[in-house]
Amino acid sequence: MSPKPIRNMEEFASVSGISRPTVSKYFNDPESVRASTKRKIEEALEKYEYRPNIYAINQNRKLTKNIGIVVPYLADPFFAEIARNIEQRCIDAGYRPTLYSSHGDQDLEIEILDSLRSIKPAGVLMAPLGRGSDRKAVEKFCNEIPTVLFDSNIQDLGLAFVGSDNPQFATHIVDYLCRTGEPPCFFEMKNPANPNANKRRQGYIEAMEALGHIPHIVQTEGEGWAFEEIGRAGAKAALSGDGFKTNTVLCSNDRLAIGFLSACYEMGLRVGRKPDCQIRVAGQDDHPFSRFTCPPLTTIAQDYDAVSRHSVDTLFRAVEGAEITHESTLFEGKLIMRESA
Amino acid sequence: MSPKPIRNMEEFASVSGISRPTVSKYFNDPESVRASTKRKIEEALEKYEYRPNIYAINQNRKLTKNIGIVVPYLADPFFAEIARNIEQRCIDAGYRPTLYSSHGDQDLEIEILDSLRSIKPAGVLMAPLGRGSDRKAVEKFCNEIPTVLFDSNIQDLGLAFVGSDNPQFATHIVDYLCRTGEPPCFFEMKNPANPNANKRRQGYIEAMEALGHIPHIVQTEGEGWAFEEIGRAGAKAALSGDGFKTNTVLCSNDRLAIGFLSACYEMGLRVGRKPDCQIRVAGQDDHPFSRFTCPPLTTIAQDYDAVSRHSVDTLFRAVEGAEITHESTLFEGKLIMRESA
DNA sequence: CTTAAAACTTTTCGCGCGTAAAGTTTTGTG
DNA sequence: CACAAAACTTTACGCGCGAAAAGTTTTAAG
Repeated sequence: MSPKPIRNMEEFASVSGISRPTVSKYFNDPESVRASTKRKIEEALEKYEYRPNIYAINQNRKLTKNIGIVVPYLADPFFAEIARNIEQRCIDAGYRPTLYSSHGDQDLEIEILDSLRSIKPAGVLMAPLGRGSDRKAVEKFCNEIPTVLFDSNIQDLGLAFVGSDNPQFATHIVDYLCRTGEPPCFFEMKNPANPNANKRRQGYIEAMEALGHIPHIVQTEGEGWAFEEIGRAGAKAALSGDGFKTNTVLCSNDRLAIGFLSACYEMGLRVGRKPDCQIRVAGQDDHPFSRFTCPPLTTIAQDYDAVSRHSVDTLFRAVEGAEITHESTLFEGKLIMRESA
Repeated sequence: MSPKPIRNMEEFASVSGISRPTVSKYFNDPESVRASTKRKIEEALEKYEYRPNIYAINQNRKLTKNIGIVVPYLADPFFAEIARNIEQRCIDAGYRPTLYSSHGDQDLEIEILDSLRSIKPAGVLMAPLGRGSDRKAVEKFCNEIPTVLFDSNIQDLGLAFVGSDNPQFATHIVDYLCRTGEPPCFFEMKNPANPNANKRRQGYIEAMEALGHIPHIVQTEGEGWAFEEIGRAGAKAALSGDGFKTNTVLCSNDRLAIGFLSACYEMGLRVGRKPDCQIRVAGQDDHPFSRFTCPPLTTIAQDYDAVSRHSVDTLFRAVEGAEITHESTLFEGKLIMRESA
């Protein structure tokens, strides 16, 4: 460690034997200076610890290197995982990501957009609340700052949308379930927060009709993001009555399915695809915990690696000047066969 | 909307009819100006949209209003929840929290500390990786920036530590398990990342001995933060051999227990406290998903509301000038009786 | 109405850096 | 070795605000 702490770039430039503007150039792009200059600076960097003041930098740059990442509900490990994935890609590309969660709350989502504006980000990757989003607020934001929406679309907003091909999800898993047993009923929330839910329902209906079956949909009340509890309560009510026409249930998402399994356990119903089981349950998403439910949950996996990669790529192309005219990219899901169905 | 956008505080001051220094004073503390002045500024604020440039602000203030929040693994909903809780408290206190996750990686934790330094935060709330932390790096950081550690302690570092009374956890749940059935064996990872695990083991041993039982500890291999899978694999191995001396297992934490339950299901073992069950399983933490396992997991709840509240309070007291000499505060857990034990 | 305290205005400086212009040195090419 | 291009240095300005000093107006209390 050196005895004298470096206070600013001026001082650092002098101890490294390079002029300040060149040092500044180095910090903006280390490759833009001569190799010998780079070496000198990096030697000084090892001896005297110095980092440019981020506030002074961003005050003068037209565009910061900040990237905002917004997810609707971070306590859902699915979003935590995708956020992590996106975060890492931003860092690798030399940007500074900052993570925000709306926690399922519209007011908070709006506040986050305000907060984002004040850090003047180069771009934003946003998974909106969906139905719970304030369209006008999001629209205004998208017009000011390059924004890629992912996971949940808001029609015509943002540079692009990247998500999953939900109708394909339903088709795929309905096919599987019909092939291996009774056709599935569909279990969902009555007023789903996420617009993907509607596409999944629609996909279910079409897939069932294509196979010559009559769709059966069971909807449960419940607001908010506590999907497991909503699923548990809804399943219990439906199972107590004669909610389901067949012995197979396709849940709109895995978290609902986790609640469903919990209800089945409470009611002493054996779940699975073995002969001695009374009901089959499937989910959609391949939630990180689905592997560990009892029985392990058969589901259809979102390709969240592809979603995050393509979201980030699209944003960076736009940030670097490409013209992007609201493209929409959907990735297919993969059937994950486990014990529950 | 107004036609002319406001470029800086100078312009905003002129349209609101107040001098710039007074406007600046207002933004630092709206209550520090005359009511009539406040009213004028707020009227202008509604008419012309303007927010002070955050970079210019922080360049000149000795202390920013930024607060860093660091958790070891955000994909664990437990940390997501506590992070959310802390985040909200910071916002309510007028600070700007930024959330970081180490994702179980030491290098990343160090990078985060570097990143934090560059935003010159007023203070930091950090749940370290624990055994995986680089003590020197954390120590250096704590000496530069007011830091409160929570969840997982690193001896003698930071202004204060706030966490759970792990020995009490073990005592409490061991008492319960012994009272209601066979004394528990203890199931844990051989090299736990989190130092709390050691305290829990120790607490288990002491509680067992106090009740006149011989402690039995089963350790499973496994590195990293994929606790469920480690628990599942370890449980399967132990259950296949004659790992457990009694029919009751206390897991070091809920995520391990979730994996344990999964292994029991695979092996056809009925878990619970009913007469027809073969094994009882309990966890520790009251993880958000424990309510939905099959059977629902008996566990001991961390008082994370108290932990987050006290962490934030302690930090703010320090930031506002209080002398804090490495206090350590531990909160008790509450037994959550469910079906599994 | 008086008067001191409180709140304001005006003026000025400086933070640490990006950026641009003009002049100087280094580099690579034939 | 000549010479242009590339990279550097020096100098200077400005970003938007915090902060401090000095003078002026408003407020509240007697």
